[in-house]
Amino acid sequence: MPRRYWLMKSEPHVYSIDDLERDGRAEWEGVRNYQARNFMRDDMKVGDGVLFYHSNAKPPGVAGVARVCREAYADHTAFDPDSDYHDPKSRRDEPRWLMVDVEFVEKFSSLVALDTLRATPGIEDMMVLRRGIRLSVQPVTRKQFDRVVALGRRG
DNA sequence: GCCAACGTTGGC
DNA sequence: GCCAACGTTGGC
Repeated sequence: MPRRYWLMKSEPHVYSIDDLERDGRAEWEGVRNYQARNFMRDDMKVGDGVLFYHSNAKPPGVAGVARVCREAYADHTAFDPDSDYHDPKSRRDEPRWLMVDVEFVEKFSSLVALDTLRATPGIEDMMVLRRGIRLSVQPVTRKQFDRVVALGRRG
């Protein structure tokens, strides 16, 4: 089974590639969308490659690479009434939301901006380029992954 | 800060 | 199980 590739969004003012570099690894907390959760639950494996995308940023774009280092388990922030991600419908005996852990791999020498992604031939099918798709966890192909990494290192 | 496009919720 | 209302996402 070949490893898979993903794009995961984070708002850099909440958690950035620099934070991940400092921490080494992180819990990917706060995913509250069923489709995104299902990707994590059903398809994400240790070793999968992750494009770390900065959303709600100026400019938005892929900032670096991470790797899945723990497969899906209960997102405990859902149980915490003080958390922004609290969801009373998720119970410890029946967790509704899951997270994975990711580890830092590299920060790009230059951010691959959304505009650059749009202008790059061969990756037109990336979900992040499709209008109206807001999924915070998206599959990408190996070709898309490799091309974005090449752009990021080129900087 | 705006707002279009979505996803979820809840009344019926 | 429909669908209007509401909340969220995320680029701009």
